[in-house]
Amino acid sequence: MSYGTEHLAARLKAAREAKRLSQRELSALAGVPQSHISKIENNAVDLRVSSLSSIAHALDLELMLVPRKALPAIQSIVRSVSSAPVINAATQREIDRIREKVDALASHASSASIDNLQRRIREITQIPSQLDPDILQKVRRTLESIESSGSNEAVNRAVENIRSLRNQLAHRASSQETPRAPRPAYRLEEDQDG
Amino acid sequence: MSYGTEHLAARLKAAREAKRLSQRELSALAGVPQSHISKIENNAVDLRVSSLSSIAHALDLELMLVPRKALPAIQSIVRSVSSAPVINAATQREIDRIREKVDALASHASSASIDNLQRRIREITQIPSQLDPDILQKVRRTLESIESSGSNEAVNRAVENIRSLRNQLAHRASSQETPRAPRPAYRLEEDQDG
DNA sequence: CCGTGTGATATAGAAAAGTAGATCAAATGA
DNA sequence: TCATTTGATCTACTTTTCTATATCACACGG
Repeated sequence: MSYGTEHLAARLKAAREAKRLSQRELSALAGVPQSHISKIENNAVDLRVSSLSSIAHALDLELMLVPRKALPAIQSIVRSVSSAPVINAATQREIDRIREKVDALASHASSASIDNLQRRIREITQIPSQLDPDILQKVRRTLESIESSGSNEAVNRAVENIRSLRNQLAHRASSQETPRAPRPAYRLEEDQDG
Repeated sequence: MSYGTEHLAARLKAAREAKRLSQRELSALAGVPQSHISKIENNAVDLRVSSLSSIAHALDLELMLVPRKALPAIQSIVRSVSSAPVINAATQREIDRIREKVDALASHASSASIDNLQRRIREITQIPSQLDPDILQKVRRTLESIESSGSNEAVNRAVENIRSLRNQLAHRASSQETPRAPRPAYRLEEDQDG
């Protein structure tokens, strides 16, 4: 099932997650069955332009045909426009350090647990709430303990760590705002996919 | 047959014409039947993303999902990148004046002949050859004679006029270059579509 | 006027998308 | 522990693309 359009599927999924919508919610917005959205995100269908378009619109995205040679410039613009929300410098720096650690860990020895960890980290950086640098520092320390011990146990502990943090943040965010108010687009994560 | 994707169809057609490819030639490049390309350009199908993608690639275009709020900036980039080829200032000015005339004519009284005229004008500005300002001036004079007389006869004479000019240019161009050498992308015309 | 190239159209059939709807295991929160 | 929500995955059915191929009217140049 390769249609040469894998990046589109990934892009849609990333955009949906950045908006913190479930597939069913997006389904309602776009008028497309949840089962179909699942297939689309997993690149299991060669979808029609109308489907792509309606889903994209529900995610505040626009389908465009751009000249090859304009690609770099455009990608740069997209990056700058859909970057992470206001966040203070210390927090951003802490996030960057964590990402480095995780990437290092991943390149050293890839495993399902580490993939999981990477996903969690990405999720966290997409949460609109202001992140507490102290908490992030704690996360980093956990990561560093993994580096020294190298045990899979430690990785799983870190994942658990981050997951509960994420849940806290998500909860805090949803209780502060209108249940499903459209939020601005946050980091779309395609710049650290590979 | 409205799929909310009319602009894509128009874009593909414009891109193909800017490259001076026939539907059959594009068909060969993209691996899609000419009959299908015709339907696509006429917005008679809700095509699949893989089809759109392969045709786009054959035309040096890339399919992208861009954030709504990045649209203006991106469109500006696209315009600047896919602008008309080197052409001297006098010629460009003459072309602009002709376009104005035709637009005025079109808004005054629309007819099939005038639509035809508009298309011809657009075609001419896409031809890679250097246009002779003198010839263009002659075209404008013809247009002005239409303005005063208002006869449909005159319009048709102008169309004939321009058509032969176009054929001359096309012929000159194709005899100068490798039969179907890939040419740089010229003006994509979507900025004066409506 | 005649041959060629153009885009639009038709036919028939194979392949796939798309629909509504149910179910499932896993994660989560209470 | 229990109910809910998540995404993935089925079924059965309809609709449509897409392909290959041929034909059409028309514009064009020789």
